[in-house]
Amino acid sequence: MADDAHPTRAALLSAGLALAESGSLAATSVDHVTRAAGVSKGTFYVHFADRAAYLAALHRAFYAEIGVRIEEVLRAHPPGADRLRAAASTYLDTCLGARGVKAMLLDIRSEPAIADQVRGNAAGFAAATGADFAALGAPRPQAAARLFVAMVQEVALAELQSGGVDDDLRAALWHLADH
Amino acid sequence: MADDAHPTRAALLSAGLALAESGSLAATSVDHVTRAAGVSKGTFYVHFADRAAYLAALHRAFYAEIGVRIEEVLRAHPPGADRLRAAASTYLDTCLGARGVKAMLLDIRSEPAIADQVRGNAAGFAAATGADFAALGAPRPQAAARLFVAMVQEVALAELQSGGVDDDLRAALWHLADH
DNA sequence: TGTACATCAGTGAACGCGCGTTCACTGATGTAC
DNA sequence: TGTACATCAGTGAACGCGCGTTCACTGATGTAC
Repeated sequence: MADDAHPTRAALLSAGLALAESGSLAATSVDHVTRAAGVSKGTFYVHFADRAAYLAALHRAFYAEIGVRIEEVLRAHPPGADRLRAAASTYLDTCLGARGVKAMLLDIRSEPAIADQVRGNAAGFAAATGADFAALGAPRPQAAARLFVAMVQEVALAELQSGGVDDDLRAALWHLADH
Repeated sequence: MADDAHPTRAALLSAGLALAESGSLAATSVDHVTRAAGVSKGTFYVHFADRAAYLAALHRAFYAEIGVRIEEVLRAHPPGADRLRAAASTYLDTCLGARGVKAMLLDIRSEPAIADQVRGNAAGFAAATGADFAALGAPRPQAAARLFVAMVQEVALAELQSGGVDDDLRAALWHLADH
């Protein structure tokens, strides 16, 4: 990341995640973000072409950390039930400590400007876990993986609301996925 | 419904669903809706206290038909795999013929004003199908039902995009749900 | 039957507001000679 | 070492726009006497 080279850019993204954390994506207006970051409005457009580009960068920043961790898990295990569970747990645990989860999982999906990026991200997760469902002998591994990703995101949202690990939901998730 | 008693109110809701169909919820501004319904802006506030109340009514109108059909299915079968499948199929088939599916499934979830209503609706579906997972012997029927609803909504969105029944996804859905 | 009044859906101009975006400008830092 | 110029992040006032909402008003319909 070029955060060290562009601390102001990093500050704008960080302020956006903080604002999204307490409120919806609508709270991350250019006004609010720049005020929270302590810079003038014009500075925003020094670092981002427009608001859509900023939201895209926010989304990328959110998944950068999560993506790296999951790739580590994927490399560390052979495809199968254990890897599926480890990857999903990593995702959920990271979400519990992340800022702006609800905005990234829910609100940003209805932003037309970056809908493709969001869809592509989810499709990437599904592609990665397709191998696990294939190893489990699922007849349609790719379709199962897509539904699995939807379930994991639902658990992430539920845990965001309750504020902690939801053992019931996670157990139901493993039970549904793991025939 | 009081549509016959208040044709203008019905026209406003119908225009809103039509606008949501081609575009997002943002397209259902008071301006756009009233223009599409062929009434003046002031008329909007004769029938709805504010935009939030209108969105709530839109959401209720969308699920009114679907709810009745699903209740019929639930009454017609005993809890179990068959009923689960029949109810979900009814939901998905109705979505395929409905207007504004994406807005009702996706966009409206990030409207703070009616978040409770949306959550309550999904919780209602989950409660109804909890009995089916119990009959199937799932150890945590309520949690499984919640995840199942999330999967069904994911299939509805996928079918909206492709424009027709997605046999792969539906088959994967039955396979995941039906141990 | 005719007159007076009440009701109420509908009108449309006007409002204040916050939004995303622009732009002429500042000032610090780096480079050339 | 000193001077001139280029670069570029940052500034903040100003813009036009579309939004949700208000309100004094219209006109048709129903009711009372």
